[in-house]
Amino acid sequence: MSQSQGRGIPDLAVPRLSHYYRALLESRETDVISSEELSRLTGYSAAQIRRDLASFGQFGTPGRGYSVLDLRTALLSILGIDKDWHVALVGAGNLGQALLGYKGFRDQRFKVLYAFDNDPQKIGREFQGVKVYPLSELSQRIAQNNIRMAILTVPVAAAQEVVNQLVSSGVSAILNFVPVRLKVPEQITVQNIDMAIELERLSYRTTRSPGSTKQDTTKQQ
Amino acid sequence: MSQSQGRGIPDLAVPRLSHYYRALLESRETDVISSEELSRLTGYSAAQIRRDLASFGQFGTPGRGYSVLDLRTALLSILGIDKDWHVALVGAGNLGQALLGYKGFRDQRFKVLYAFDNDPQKIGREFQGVKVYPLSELSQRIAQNNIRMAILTVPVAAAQEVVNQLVSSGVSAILNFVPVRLKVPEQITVQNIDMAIELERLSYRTTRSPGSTKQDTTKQQ
DNA sequence: TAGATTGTTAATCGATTAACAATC
DNA sequence: TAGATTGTTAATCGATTAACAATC
Repeated sequence: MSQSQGRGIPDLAVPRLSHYYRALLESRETDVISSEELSRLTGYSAAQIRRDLASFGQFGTPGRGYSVLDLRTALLSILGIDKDWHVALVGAGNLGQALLGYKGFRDQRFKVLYAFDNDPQKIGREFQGVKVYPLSELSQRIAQNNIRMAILTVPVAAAQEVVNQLVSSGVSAILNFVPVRLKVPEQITVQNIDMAIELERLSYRTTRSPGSTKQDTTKQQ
Repeated sequence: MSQSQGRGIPDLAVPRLSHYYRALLESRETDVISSEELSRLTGYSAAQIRRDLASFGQFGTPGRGYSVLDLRTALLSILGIDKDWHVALVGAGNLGQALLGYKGFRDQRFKVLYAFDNDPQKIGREFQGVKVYPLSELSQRIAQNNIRMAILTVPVAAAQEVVNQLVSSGVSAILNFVPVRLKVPEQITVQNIDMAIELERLSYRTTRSPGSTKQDTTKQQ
């Protein structure tokens, strides 16, 4: 149930790195940027930015700041998004179909190669250029195409069984939209997105606290 | 940039409460349940469960445990989901349409009354029983129907302008799927769901740490 | 009464912030 | 050299865990 990673790099820092990277995409690559400027762009404190970056290496120059280009490159590599990820999507329902077209994925190096579903109405069809295959072909296609990541948008009842298959086919990272606690071996990583729970969080904050709530800092901040 | 709520109730506890509530939905309402049992069902430690609950009041009986029915009722009310929320969805693209049919919302007391979009192709159509109206009608319809919550699935470029309108029409809670930092007055609460960033988080964990990652604890635990 | 389990206090752990010496 | 800004150390803050007295 630990959340951090071992060498003093909090798991909480990772989405911040993503935000730093995004901010750098809007800066000119020939520029040098200070932690103070990055702070203005992202909303995180300059101290936190320096600390986050320093925990991965030495990317700045005292007295000058950080080279935009160098820092971009470093963050790409730290985040592991400097190369393509092959992704499978399982569950081509409404949400699954919508995600197949999601620009936030497509703009990046996450390549959804296949969708899987058991509905005969969907098998063989293409959504946003991604073809739907039957679940029976899942293991084989995943293994053959070096797919290490999966997006899970199946019904609750099917989730665990699908995950078992994904894992035994070699998938090691799962973005799970199903509101259920998946059981996976230790070396497999799951990131849950539970939209109902996010709404409840809003409900809570709006119900209590007639004044004071801020934007959440955990994810996008 | 604070994350907590004032009286020692961490914002981080809120999604845990949601999980406790869900677990209780699967227990018989006539039963009494111990923190130990809830721990087994949810994966959170018994100590944390007792502490979380105790910070809201006294719901248990020493020596016995918690009445499932009473705790359910208490959590419903703490989370503010014991009454209907009127919700508007803005941006009826792929993702927006998918969310209109999302069971996780529908099962609960979040009622999406209207969708809004500027695309003439969509205006007047119905998705999952929810009708699409032009953005020009947003303020009026929100104000007239006591809508306090909104789901935002518009393109990046439109997001801030739409949010301004939402806020001035009386919306105080926004579930934001747009990968952008929204500027809102202090008393408005925004919860961001940034799917690309969640994928990057997986990428990070899979890239480094050849061994040790667990399921994330922040949201679904 | 004995056993169980809460609510709470104290101890630990971890993350963020502040301050500053090192360095360009 | 003087000014700027990093990387790092120490101080603070906050959240979780452990332990246990109170109580059913």
